[in-house]
Amino acid sequence: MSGRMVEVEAYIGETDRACHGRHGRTARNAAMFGKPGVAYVYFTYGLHWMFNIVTEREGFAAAILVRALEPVEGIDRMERHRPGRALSQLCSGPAKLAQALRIDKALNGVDLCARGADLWLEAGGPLASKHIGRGPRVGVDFAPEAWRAKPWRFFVKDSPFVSK
DNA sequence: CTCGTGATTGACT
DNA sequence: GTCAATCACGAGC
Repeated sequence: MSGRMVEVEAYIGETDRACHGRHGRTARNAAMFGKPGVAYVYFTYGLHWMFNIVTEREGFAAAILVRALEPVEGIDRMERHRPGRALSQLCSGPAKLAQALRIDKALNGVDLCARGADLWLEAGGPLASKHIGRGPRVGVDFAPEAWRAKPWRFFVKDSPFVSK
């Protein structure tokens, strides 16, 4: 299965009060403090898995949350994992895409740049900046205003596959 | 709008 | 060690 990333959010360092790294290194967020190019997958709200890509140097807690994909390959399998959903709703949210691609804790810590991994990244095509939208991150109302307001959500304008 | 759902966590003893 | 609150969401009304 594969998809084109059409929506992401940045979580940047221990000073970012919306970032899981804000309380320092813990067992859950350890992958965030590790090498870049690695998956950070965590469980939340009692039922949802979230897929992040670790960025920045080792020891600096930063990652990109992948919030939506445009389904490309293996759409029939994704539909089996999320029965009864329209194509545009298959991967239009962080927990939806994890369910569609069967991403869970087994993929936490995998090297997304390695050949032969169970999950990996490939280069996409070019995207002109005029097609890129940005705005505040979603679901971070718990963070202080200064951090809630950071325009660190990026998405493909006019894509029907983004989360909203 | 409301509610499910349970691992993780910081605040305690 | 214990404990209750919290939470980078989604589905259904």
